[in-house]
Amino acid sequence: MRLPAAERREQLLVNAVEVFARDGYHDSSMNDIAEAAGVTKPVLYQHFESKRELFLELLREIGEQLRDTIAKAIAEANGPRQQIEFGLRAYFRFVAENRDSFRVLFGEGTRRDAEFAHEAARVEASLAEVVAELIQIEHLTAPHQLLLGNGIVGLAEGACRYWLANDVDVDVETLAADVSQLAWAGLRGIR
Amino acid sequence: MRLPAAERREQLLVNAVEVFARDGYHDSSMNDIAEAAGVTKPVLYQHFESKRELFLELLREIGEQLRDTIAKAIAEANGPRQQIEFGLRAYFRFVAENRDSFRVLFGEGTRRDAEFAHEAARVEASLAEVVAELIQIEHLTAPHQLLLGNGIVGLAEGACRYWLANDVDVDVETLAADVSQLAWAGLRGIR
DNA sequence: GCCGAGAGTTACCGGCTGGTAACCTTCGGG
DNA sequence: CCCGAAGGTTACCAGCCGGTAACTCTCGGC
Repeated sequence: MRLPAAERREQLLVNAVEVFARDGYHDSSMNDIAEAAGVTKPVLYQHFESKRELFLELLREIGEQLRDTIAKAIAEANGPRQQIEFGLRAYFRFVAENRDSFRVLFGEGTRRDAEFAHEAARVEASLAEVVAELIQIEHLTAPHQLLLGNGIVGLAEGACRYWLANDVDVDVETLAADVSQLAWAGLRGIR
Repeated sequence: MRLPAAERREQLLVNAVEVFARDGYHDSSMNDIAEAAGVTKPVLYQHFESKRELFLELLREIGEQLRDTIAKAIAEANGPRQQIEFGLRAYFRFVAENRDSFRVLFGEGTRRDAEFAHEAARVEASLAEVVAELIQIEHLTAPHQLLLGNGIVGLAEGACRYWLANDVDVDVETLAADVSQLAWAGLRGIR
């Protein structure tokens, strides 16, 4: 089955996420990924310079998708309380619908490599900034705001990691509601 | 430097934990581990049948250490509330003092392999059983007790994972106190 | 209907890894 | 003093993986 370059590239990326999520970076061979897409290895190398570059491209793409999804959700909310709720709900929905993407971007394997870890940290930092802007509390310094923002992002990420790893039987909306209430209550306690 | 077999074996295990924790299962070569111990590869194979067997032995040993540590702590407590507190404190202390061990036993890499994951699950299940026995609530079925036990174990594990991954600046005793209060408050809410 | 560009393949390479065989070295006991 | 057992090493193998060169196949435009 022949495909035009753009489509093949997209298909290769989709298959790569799946394979990387299943086997991890090191246990996934370029052969595996090519085979999963029904082609051979050199085709993969026509679209991506190296295994590293393919993985980095994946990280960048997933990070962008996640940021955009959350940004859109926040834009539709009124006031900080609802912005946090909508943002977290969008986050959990994204993870539920793109489990493989989450595992690739925030999996432990990604943290083990300095360059990969940096890419994941960039995404977290940008999310934390958005959250921090929602935290308007008197007598709160900017660094402290950012710290709290990172805490909320970490809370959501940690919950998702445990959620996916253990196949906890909880629906997305409930999880999102609980965590966002927890986050809001926690932030109110800061005052 | 020559060593008697028993000592060499112990030293190899210690070095193996360190290397596996740093690089993960697949990025750690038997050569790396042997070299870290100041010997060559065949020496490693005199003590362990294969790389898999070495890793499994590590998982079993760490699991046993963790269980024993917690069991001792619980034995010194009076009443369920204190048992939970002592147990969790022992858990967090163990993790703080054996970061590498924790990363090997409960790291994501371990979950990716069926046999490794099974070993980690065995440890979790046995901890969950101990916790479940502390939960004596009226009209609570045995399976529900176990579910709650697993929840507490998961809570502690998740907290540790986030704690280590992000180098959160919190001392062990505080973390243990917070989590054990959270756990106890959560369980009281179940009534 | 041909022809060139782009999609895809076969076949290979060097390097590393798990694992092994054969050899060397140290040291305590008779 | 020697000798055998136990600790340790050198040197190797097969297999896989990332990566590449050179070839073949298909199809749209003239």
